[in-house]
Amino acid sequence: MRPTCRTCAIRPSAVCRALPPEALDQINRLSHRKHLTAGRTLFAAEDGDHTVATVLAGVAKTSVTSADGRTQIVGLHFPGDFIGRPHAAGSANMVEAATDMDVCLFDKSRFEALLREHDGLSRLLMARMTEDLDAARQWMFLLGHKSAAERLASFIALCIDRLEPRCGADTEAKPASRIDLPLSRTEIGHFLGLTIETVSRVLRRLQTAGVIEIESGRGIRVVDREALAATASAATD
Amino acid sequence: MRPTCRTCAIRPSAVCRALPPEALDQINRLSHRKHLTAGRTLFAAEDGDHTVATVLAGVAKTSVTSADGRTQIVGLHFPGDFIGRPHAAGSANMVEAATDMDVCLFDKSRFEALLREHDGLSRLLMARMTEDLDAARQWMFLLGHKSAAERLASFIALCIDRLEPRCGADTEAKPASRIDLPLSRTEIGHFLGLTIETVSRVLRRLQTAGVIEIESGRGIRVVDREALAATASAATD
DNA sequence: CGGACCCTTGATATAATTCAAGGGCCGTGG
DNA sequence: CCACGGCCCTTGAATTATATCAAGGGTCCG
Repeated sequence: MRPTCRTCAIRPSAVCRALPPEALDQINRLSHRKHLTAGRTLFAAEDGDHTVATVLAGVAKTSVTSADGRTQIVGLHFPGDFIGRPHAAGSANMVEAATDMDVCLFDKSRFEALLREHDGLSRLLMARMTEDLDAARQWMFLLGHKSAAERLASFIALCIDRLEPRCGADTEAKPASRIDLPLSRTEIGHFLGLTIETVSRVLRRLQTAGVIEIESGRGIRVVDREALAATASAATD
Repeated sequence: MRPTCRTCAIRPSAVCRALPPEALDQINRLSHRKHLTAGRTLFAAEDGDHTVATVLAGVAKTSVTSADGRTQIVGLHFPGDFIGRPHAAGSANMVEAATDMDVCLFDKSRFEALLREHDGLSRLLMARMTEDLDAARQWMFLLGHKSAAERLASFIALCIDRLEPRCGADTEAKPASRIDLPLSRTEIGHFLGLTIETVSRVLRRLQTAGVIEIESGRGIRVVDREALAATASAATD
């Protein structure tokens, strides 16, 4: 059975949750799901950008690249996140799948029509955009002032926060949590404004310090949550 | 005579331009102008944040400060810019007047009502927020990858772009343009992720290189626009 | 088996910070 | 009027975190 908006697992955390139940069939007709393998581009720079999307599973990255080839990842998009620029022109930035992922796509102009029709959706989207801006500004602090160790710790904390499987309404202590980092070492460097070598070294140092445990490749286990938060420190507020 | 929305000089560049002429009297009643001296806080962190604003004159700054006192300026707000978080909760960030300035204030909930009433305003605001996000991301590239000289050049180019008095529809070559930088050396450092000493040194180096001329204090004259743009280089796209 | 790709580790270089001191400007008060 | 302190900016010397350069190791896949 094809998945539908009615049965959509991430709807509660997506902007679609602002739509009334009556509208679900409508948006179900307007949207379609798509699977993307890691590395595939979702929106290209220069693209007409006639689409907006919600992340269903996996992680996407938005990056800025300069003429001389330097790259900065300026945003990660986790499940539930909205990607797109309604009522705005396309940008020079590129959005790509960082991992294998599933997305739910809408035609941009149809989505804009939805925004006009459903005031709640418009309001929620505006709130989301404000959050995105806050996140970008938080990252500006990281890039402007944090040490390499603080950057890595912040990154891992972010990933844990967004990717760790939530055990229902479990607010309890979670002793040791493991995730797969959604980015390669090179990409982590591009996200944190560091070189791949520094990323590798600092990750090792965090392991030696007993904060994390590095499994082969992208797997990571947080041994000491408090130490991680303390290392990330400096204004996550 | 009190200035009114009808005669407002920056309206063409503010979000208010999306409102139909019939609504001008209405928003005139809803808004009020205020003068702020440099350093005054516009929105405090922790504040209830019941206000939104348009910058009429002068420059405001938004900054993130960590527990240990490190500060990052994460956004500048020039004349015509909108400041505020409609349909979103207040943030931990602080917005202050960087220079003496005039703002036009709206009660947040009344402004939200305006958004609901006037679809065009809502759309324009969304476009503005997207631009703000783009600008923040552009700055993330700067903070992550640019050298001190590139950062200073980018900053000066930004200020020139937003503050230089436009001579009507003059697209002609402008040989040498001068402005007052809206930030002190310390603040420039906080905006660019550099120390005050580095800012001072690199500014001097740019002068020696014949790119700019530093007048006493904040005054600056761009001697070689091309060289400035070239130094700022790296992805302003 | 070979090669590509990614990651790690070490040695060296360097840009920017930190530490330290001095200069200019301005308003206050003698 | 001049002296004084405060504030901000500049400049120099020493330090350091991170980048760069260079090499080697693991794993996957054809």
